Amino acid sequence: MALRHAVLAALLDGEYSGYQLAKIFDVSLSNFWYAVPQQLYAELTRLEREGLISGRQVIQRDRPNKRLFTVTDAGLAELAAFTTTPSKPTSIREDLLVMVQAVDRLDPAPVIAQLDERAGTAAAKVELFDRMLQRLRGDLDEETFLRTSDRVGPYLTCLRGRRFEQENREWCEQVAALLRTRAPLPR
Amino acid sequence: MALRHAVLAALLDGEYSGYQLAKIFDVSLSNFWYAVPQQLYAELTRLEREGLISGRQVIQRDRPNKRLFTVTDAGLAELAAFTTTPSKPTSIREDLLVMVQAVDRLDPAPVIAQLDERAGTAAAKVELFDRMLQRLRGDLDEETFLRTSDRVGPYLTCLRGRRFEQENREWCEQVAALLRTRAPLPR
DNA sequence: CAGGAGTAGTCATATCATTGACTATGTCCC
DNA sequence: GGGACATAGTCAATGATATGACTACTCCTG
Repeated sequence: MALRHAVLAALLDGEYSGYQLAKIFDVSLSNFWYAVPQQLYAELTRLEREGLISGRQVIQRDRPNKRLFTVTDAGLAELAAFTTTPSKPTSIREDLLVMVQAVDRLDPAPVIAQLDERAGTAAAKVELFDRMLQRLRGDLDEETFLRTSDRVGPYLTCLRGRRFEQENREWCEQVAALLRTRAPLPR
Repeated sequence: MALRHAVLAALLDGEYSGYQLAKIFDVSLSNFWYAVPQQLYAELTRLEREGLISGRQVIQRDRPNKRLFTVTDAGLAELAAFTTTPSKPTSIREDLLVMVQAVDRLDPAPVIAQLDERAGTAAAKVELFDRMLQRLRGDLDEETFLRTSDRVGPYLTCLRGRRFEQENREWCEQVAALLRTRAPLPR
């Protein structure tokens, strides 16, 4: 039930088409909520039918027409109601952790390889987040930005994503190093 | 497709019934893979049908009979194959982050309340993980344990869970503090 | 002795998410 | 001129997850 609220939250930053939203959910928002385009188009249809967003057709000459959506007052109210319903904590859901859980009884080599790879992608994501954070705060330093800006939500969630990936990277590196020193031979 | 591997990984530590597994998935393993009992019983049935685990009936006098499951060689091979298939990275999926993303346009008070609460539950989880880690390593200090034990998988995944909750807590506290200093009035 | 909590497991249903394929058109580059 | 890539969106099918209810027995506590 929270994809809809993620869509509403994303639309707070301006008018977007389903296609644009799909890209947002693929990069910045995927940080804490990922969705494939099909999900988004379906959700947009539902949201519009329920009057939480309103779309307007934009005719384009040299590319397909599109529909841009904005949040209605009812949509804002829905978001406000959402913030008052208790959110239950989630936890990590990672194949990689399942592998590490079982690693003592398996050949560690492929697990180490995956840890190395994941450490790399996590590092890349940290850099991506750093660039996004820099773009969001402009010339200001972080503290000033957070104190003075009137749009800090995206920055704060991005900070959380950065921390998560940083932790991910450090853990992967630590575990890979450990597994290398232990049991160089599979059993 | 990874619940099955999580079940197999959990069964590496000994014989368990569906009911016992449900408790494991509710506390320790929920760390990186949560599942409700219904899912587990269904998965156990499938796994046994496919020969990846084998169950044996245990007749009990003063409580319901149960079936204890162990991983077969085929199950171990399945886990080994699993470690060689590339795992795709996941990200956080939190209602709370959706709320923070939208907080600039909403009354921050309920969001702050939820952040406070989450900081509390995260802190409690950190303590829980600390106790679990201590139990796992016994008298040894962490470094010695990791160097010498032959069952470090659960310890390593638990470490990841601890880090995650610690980050969670710090982020919640930071954001709550920030939102309190800004805009004490809703708009 | 009633009520709650613990053990052990099952059924049905609804919603959510993932996968894969598919239609159009336009631009850019080799 | 062919192929890749970007824009914009849709359909169908399956797989995974969540929700709620239900049986049946025992132990413990007030």
